Amino acid sequence: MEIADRPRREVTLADVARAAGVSKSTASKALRDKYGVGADTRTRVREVAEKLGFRPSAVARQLTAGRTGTVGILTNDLEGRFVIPILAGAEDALGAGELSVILCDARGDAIRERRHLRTLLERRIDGLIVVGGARTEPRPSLGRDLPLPVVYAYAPSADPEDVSVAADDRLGGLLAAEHLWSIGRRSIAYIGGDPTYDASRERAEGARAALAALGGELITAPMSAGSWTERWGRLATARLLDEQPGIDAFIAASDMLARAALDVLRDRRLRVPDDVAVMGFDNWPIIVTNTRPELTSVDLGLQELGRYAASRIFAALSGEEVAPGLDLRPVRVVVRDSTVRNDVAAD
Amino acid sequence: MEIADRPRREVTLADVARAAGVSKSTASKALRDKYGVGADTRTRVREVAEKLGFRPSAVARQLTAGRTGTVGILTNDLEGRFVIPILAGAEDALGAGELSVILCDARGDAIRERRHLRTLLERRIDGLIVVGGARTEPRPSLGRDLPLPVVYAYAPSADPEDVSVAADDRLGGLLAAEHLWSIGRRSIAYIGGDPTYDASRERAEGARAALAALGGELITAPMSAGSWTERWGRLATARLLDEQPGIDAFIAASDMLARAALDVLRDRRLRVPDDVAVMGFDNWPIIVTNTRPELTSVDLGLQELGRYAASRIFAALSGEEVAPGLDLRPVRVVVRDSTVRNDVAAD
DNA sequence: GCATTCGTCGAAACCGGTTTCGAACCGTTT
DNA sequence: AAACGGTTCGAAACCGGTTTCGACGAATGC
Repeated sequence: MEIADRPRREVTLADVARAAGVSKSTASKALRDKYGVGADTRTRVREVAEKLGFRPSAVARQLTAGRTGTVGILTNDLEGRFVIPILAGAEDALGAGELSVILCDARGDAIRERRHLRTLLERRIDGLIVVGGARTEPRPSLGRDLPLPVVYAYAPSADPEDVSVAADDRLGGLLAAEHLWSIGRRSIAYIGGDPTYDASRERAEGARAALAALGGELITAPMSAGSWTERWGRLATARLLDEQPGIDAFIAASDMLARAALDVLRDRRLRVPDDVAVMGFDNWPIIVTNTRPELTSVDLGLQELGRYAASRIFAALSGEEVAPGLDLRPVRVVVRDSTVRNDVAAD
Repeated sequence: MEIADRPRREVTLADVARAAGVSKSTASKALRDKYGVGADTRTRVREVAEKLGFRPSAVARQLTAGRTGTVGILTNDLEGRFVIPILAGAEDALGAGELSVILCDARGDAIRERRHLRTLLERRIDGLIVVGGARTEPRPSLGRDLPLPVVYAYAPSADPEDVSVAADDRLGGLLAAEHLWSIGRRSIAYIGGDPTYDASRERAEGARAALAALGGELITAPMSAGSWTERWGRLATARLLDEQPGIDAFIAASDMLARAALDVLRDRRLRVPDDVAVMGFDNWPIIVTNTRPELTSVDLGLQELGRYAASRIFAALSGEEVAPGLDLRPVRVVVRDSTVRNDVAAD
């Protein structure tokens, strides 16, 4: 029962060495461009390796190198909405192809998370990025005595001794409020998400602080209720419009909530951005480019976050002291038609 | 410059053996529950291993085993919308923890794809799942002479000699039409996506066939234009409503298109589902549970697809003949309020 | 001409496990 | 007492690379 007409065995370094008439050690040096091999033998070995289709086994190399060139990503992000950009960023941190990422989705199950963690450790990954986000933040620490560098990304660890990197939500709220103020809005309301999330509170805090500095005030609904669903977004928008007359701008804690606000405004025949400006958080392409009008949003820089997280890991591996605690990364406002009209055609 | 107070070196099998006063071979057998070790030595070795925190190196094991317990997933799915459920399914195929997945996102770049492929082969992954979808389908083959089992998932390979698994789009269209027919709709229109996608055409074909069998006919817009954006969805819906009076149901080729249809219907003060029923494709949680009303949709069974793809790989690895070609997997309709009213509260 | 240096190369050890095979030891049978 | 079967264990080879170190020949210096 063999797999038909496939080479029974991979080509090994010993095969190359034999075919080239040199020893394993010489072949190894020749291929890795090490000092100490003659130019002619080097080219000969190279040619033979090419002809034989030699693909060096990373597994064997890892055994001596001590490094695997692999980082693990442990997540509960079922949607993959946060984790994929972070993964892309981590790949970029080292040149592509230098680093592989093992992605483990614990799906909110603690047992599965432990099992994944064990497997990752046995595979001798060089570092671990923990991407929180699906549940309440911050996420519980995996513990301090792990034998590798661990970085918590997106949602910080509950343990301040851990290394965490996250988007600066407060700055996001601040920039959002400043943007709306700069286009002349003076009656700005905030639509929060699930109030147990730090992100929702921080974004409000940032906006509030920015407006206070400018001489304004942030209009908020009571924060006791709230969730990340559009249903809640519609409810909150309607309530704010009813109770606070004269609102001319909304900051929503997510793009989906902003979309809900747009829907309610449309139902009420209020024009966006003329009567009311709307902006969201996440800059999630699938949402922001599909709404009417397209949605101004705070981009959390997730790819940059992934790149930064990976760079923290490499720093720790090369012996640098990586300061524990939460490292907040900048965000930016992406302006679209829902705050500043710029389009030619509307539908 | 060492990382402070972390064990300089992982505990190795030799350490355990020495501490337990046995040889490496005995320790290995004791830990792996192999026949040929005394009961007392076995428990002693186990206890020592536990005390020392021994974690066997998967890298070393892979070297002799020839298997890595790793599959690669190569994708262009920037959103992670398809690939995450498929990844979860693949993990399920073998018990969790038995299998690790290296996820590589080529981001639509052919060079990056080649580089990722090379890295994956060097890492001696046991099999490869190629998840297409972001671009035009089917996707080009990676070639026939790869030294491992390859399965194309979601978007099939262009080469019929490759093994492909995909959701049965035609069946989806068929089931959708039957569902709408069963609730009394007789004037059913189809909103297609990008017409260069097989998926969009197949779904229409299935619906057309089902209606033909029932004595009906599928109303379609000219298929020359079209895309997966909501803008297109709104345009197509409006055009169909204008040109074809009496439409009482829409099948949209994606949930986002369906959402666009819902928006247009709401603008026109048409009630859903009373006046017009709407359903989509993908059963994408973030959409279907957030629309007004919640959206009936065809679930493509992506997780099952991932599980199936992985099982094909294991079958090939264990020597079974895996038939090449396209293997279509069943889909199912998930009924919500946009076709059959079931809710208590509306907003 | 001999000692020294340099560049090239190969034997062998090593990484951390698994597996094979033979030695040692036990108790039982004849 | 010798032969025998069965169990327990360890030495050594092995997987596929990398690295160290010593051997060797050629070129250089005196």
